[in-house]
Amino acid sequence: MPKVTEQYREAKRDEIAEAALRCFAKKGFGASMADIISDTGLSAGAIYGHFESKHEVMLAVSRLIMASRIHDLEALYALERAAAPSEVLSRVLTGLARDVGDPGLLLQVWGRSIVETGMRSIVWEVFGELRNAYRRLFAAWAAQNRGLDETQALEWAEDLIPVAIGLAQGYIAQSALFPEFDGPAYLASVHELLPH
Amino acid sequence: MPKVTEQYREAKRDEIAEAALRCFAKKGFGASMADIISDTGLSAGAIYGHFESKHEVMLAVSRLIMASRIHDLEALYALERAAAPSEVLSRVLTGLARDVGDPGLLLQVWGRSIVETGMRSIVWEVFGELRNAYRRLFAAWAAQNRGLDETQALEWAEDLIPVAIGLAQGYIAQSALFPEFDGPAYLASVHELLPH
DNA sequence: GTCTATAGATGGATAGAC
DNA sequence: GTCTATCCATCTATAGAC
Repeated sequence: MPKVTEQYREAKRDEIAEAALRCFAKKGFGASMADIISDTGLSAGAIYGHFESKHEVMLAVSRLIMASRIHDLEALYALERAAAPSEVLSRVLTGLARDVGDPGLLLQVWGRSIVETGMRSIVWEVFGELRNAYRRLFAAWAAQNRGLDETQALEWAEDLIPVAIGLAQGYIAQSALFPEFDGPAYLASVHELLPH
Repeated sequence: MPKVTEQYREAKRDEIAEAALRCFAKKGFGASMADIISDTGLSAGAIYGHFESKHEVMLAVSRLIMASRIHDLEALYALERAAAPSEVLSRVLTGLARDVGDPGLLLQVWGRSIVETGMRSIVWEVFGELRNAYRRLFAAWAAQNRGLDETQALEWAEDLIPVAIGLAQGYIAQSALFPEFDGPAYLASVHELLPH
């Protein structure tokens, strides 16, 4: 089992997934395999050598774009000074455009997860991890800046998580839906609203 | 041109649209015409006698569920005492479950509007009206409770609109995505955050 | 207006050569 | 592993009888 082959397979998979991401961003998950095949420059046979089905491609792409947010949050946790909730959101959301490219794809994933169990599992899993990351960050800040003990801080964080996620989802939805959306202004309002 | 016929046509259109709504809620816009036909108990020929295409059915359903929110907001404006922003959101969002039934359908519409111009027009139009409704409501409250003149009140309202919409979108997304979502708790947090 | 039956087109997936 | 060619299921929309 030669090592090069294994790396090659993985690289091809990534290559296909990235082409699929471009197609899905442009046409939604309704994009055809022909679209993806055309974008990769490969052929049908080549694609199906790396993915069992279109469904598998969709799941791979969804995992790709949803997971990227978690790394940003974990990087924030590594800082010495705990970041305020408003700062956390600001970092996550400004990083979004850089990593995901098209926020509209996230709307596709959310919509699809309503009607398909495979996609739903991914969404639940990633949001579960996001909640954990937010909880640690918010609790750390509350402990440092509001003199709460660990239990109180975690409780305080827990209450804040849904609206924090909600504000993030609102940012994503509006940046995808409205070309005139003013991201910085939204973040300024979030800064006023959330603890800082 | 007999009046009964005109009423009949409209009733049939509504009947079909409501069946389509159920199908789209369950299977997304990927639901087939056969699904809708089966749900109505009618036949293909009957459907196409009332709608030119599946696309037209999708647009009708989308208008239906998006427009319902506006009535709630206008009802609020009719009250004597101006409602606080947090109260406005609370009313709109609790009314949502009652009127729309399945919030997941809204995620479908948002996602679809990314890739299709017809759907996008509807979304832009409805959100435009929602913004107008929010602006009037927020400005009225700011004028009454913060002693701002009309220009200042409108400016204050304008700044608040995106995050208010964002919080509403977050509520919709989370109630559609997470079965364990706690709506009242979310609204309580919103009450803390927004002016009241 | 509504039905049945079907045309016409699309798209996911595979077979078999290389 | 990759290519070309193609099968076959699916789905939208229509034709024509009633």
